[in-house]
Amino acid sequence: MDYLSTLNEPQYEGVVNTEGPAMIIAGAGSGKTRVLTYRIAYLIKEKGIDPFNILSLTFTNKAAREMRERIERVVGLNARNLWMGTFHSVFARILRSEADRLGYPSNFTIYDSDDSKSLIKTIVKEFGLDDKVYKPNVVLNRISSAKNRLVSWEEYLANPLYEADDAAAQKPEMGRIYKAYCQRCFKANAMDFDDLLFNTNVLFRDHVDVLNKYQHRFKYVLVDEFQDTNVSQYLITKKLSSVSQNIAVVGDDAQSIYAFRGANIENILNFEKDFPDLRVIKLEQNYRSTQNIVKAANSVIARNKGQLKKSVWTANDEGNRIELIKSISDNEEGRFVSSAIFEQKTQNNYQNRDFAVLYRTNSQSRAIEEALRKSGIAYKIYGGLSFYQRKEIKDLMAYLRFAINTADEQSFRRIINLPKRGIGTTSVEKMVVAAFEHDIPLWEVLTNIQAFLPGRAANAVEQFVTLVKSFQISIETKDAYEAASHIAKNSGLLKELYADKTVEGLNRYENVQELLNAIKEFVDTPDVEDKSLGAFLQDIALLTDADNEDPEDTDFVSLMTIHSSKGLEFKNVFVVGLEEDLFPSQMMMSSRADLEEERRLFYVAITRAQENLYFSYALSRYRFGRLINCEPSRFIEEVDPSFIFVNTRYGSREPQLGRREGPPGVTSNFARNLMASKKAVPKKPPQYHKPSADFRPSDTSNLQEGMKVEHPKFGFGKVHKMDTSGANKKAKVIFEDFGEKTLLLSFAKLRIVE
DNA sequence: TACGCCATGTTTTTT
DNA sequence: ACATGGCGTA
Repeated sequence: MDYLSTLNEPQYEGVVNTEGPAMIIAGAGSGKTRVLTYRIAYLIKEKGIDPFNILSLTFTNKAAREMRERIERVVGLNARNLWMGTFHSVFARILRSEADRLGYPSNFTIYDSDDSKSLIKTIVKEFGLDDKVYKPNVVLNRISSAKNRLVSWEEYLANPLYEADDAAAQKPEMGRIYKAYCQRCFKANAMDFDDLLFNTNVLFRDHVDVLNKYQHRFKYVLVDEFQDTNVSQYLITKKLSSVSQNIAVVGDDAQSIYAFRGANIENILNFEKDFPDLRVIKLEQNYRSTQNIVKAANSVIARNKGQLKKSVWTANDEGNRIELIKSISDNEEGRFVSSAIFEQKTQNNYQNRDFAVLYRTNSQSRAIEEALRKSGIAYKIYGGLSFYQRKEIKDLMAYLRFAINTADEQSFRRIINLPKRGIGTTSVEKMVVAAFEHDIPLWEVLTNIQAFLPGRAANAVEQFVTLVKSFQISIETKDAYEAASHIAKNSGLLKELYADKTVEGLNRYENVQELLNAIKEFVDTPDVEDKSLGAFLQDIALLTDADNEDPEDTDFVSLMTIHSSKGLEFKNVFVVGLEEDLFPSQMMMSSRADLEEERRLFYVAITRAQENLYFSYALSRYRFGRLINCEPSRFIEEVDPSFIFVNTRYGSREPQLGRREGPPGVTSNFARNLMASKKAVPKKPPQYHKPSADFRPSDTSNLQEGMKVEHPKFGFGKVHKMDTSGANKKAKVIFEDFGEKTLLLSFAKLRIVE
């Protein structure tokens, strides 16, 4: 019981009241993770609950892992059997074991957002739509938000409200794309991130026996970061605990920063309605930060209208004021940060790990990184381009994925001509289309290729099929590591990378080796029972970059976005890039007009700091390679000025727009002349034709000489000659403005005018 | 079909 | 600055 003696009163309440629904509203730094972990420990130790019956949901793998460690410290290895993980990973696991109920195989693939985007891109292309109007990002967001509100494509198409919405947004085909996207995913035996939640809802809705099973199993449900759950997630947890009523949610409405992902503060209000016996506990004492930091944070968040009543306070020392630094450029900002870190380290005995640099967008890491590297300070960048998003890794993963799930269209497209085997886009399209037209699996087309694609490419496809079949055999007979190395070697990927002796090529080769190492590690982990490649892929699909821990060298400065800093704390925190339009983000303001969420983000950034906090902004910054002028963020003025100390040591010079920093030396003159000479060659901007708004490509299979056509870029022209000699039909068209062009009919979008 | 040149767009955050 | 994609050429 000794671990309980360290708790204050509301924390204690939160730990020991394990029965019935509970909502713990926890201010920043009030020890919410501690309450959550002790609550679980209490359930196991004092209440004798089997860890097997406890489900604990978090938002990141990192948070889950940390919590498991902390619980193990109190209850020992007994915590092994806890169901603890992110929403996505826990329900992916459940979906795999119940997949047949939904008509999926249990080895379904999980599409990451890159896969989703490229699938959308091909659909848009196939529909003959303009991908400038139907941008993959925008379309995916729309689909994602529909799924997060549990609107299926059937409901979407049936509801005139969505139709009107899309028509107003000049995107009338959205419903059709949504439908095609879902059908393609299903046919590929794939689920995207949102499907994992959506389909869990479907599973529990349509299969009461399954729901009962898990309701019985999870007698206690705990949810961390409740303010960031979306409707889909909320309904799952609500259903699971509707029998036992033992649900505890922990969150802070002031730290809700994932509305763009469908997070819904209304969940907090709904929760009170759905569970009338709710016990509400407020944790308001902050143990993390100095008084100055807590008060400054309060002065910021007080500007938001829609917050729950809560007053965070601290008994800590007053502490230093927030230092505000203005720099002339992003590079100087980086230099300031690194010298301030250096000064603090030498004067006050801090280590690298006591510092974090937080920014709004990942791209801001570059300037900071450069400065830290120059001054020899160890650092680590979290997020950004993760290991698993690298091209070479995705390539090998695509081979592994395809061998296991031959319906996976995205992986297929990735590897069919990699390394080059003479199977071009045309052949790929034909194969995919054949699978759809005959309503058969893609694999069936591939194995009977002569029937669908007679000709030169067929041989290559047959070889590809033989290759994949041999991979499948090695996957069945060997463990994950041996199978993966076999595939890496025999696919020709390793060979191709090995041949590349550039620094980049070497790096990529090493990355592939690293992936293989990771697989080896997986195989060698004693806990893991299923050592097959399939098991590894399932394990890895939902893992992000947060996994790569370097145990030997742990003393580094942390660089990350504010989003990924949630839940963490550091003695010294730099919030950089406080410029209007960057933070608050222009994008966010114009698309969703949500200043309050940006402000909550600012609040999160401030409350990461324990002892010292720095704000920094630059008067000019590079964007798309161009220097732009910047205004200080409105957020700086929103902090009560009595908490701010303006540091005048830096930033006395004014920015020089349009040229790089530093005195114009030989190099920069040379560079400038080079630029000028390049500019001297006038680039004539091509005056492309603007296709009419209702431009739709026609079926060109019956195109005849003499027909008048419209091309989306070249405008109007007359078909001069048809060339049917080759494998691909071509048409020579004389355009009014561009002269004669030869167009491949399988590619070109042409509208037949008459 | 493969390769190289050039025009174009991109950056908000994450599972 | 950088990646992508279209188009022309071999």
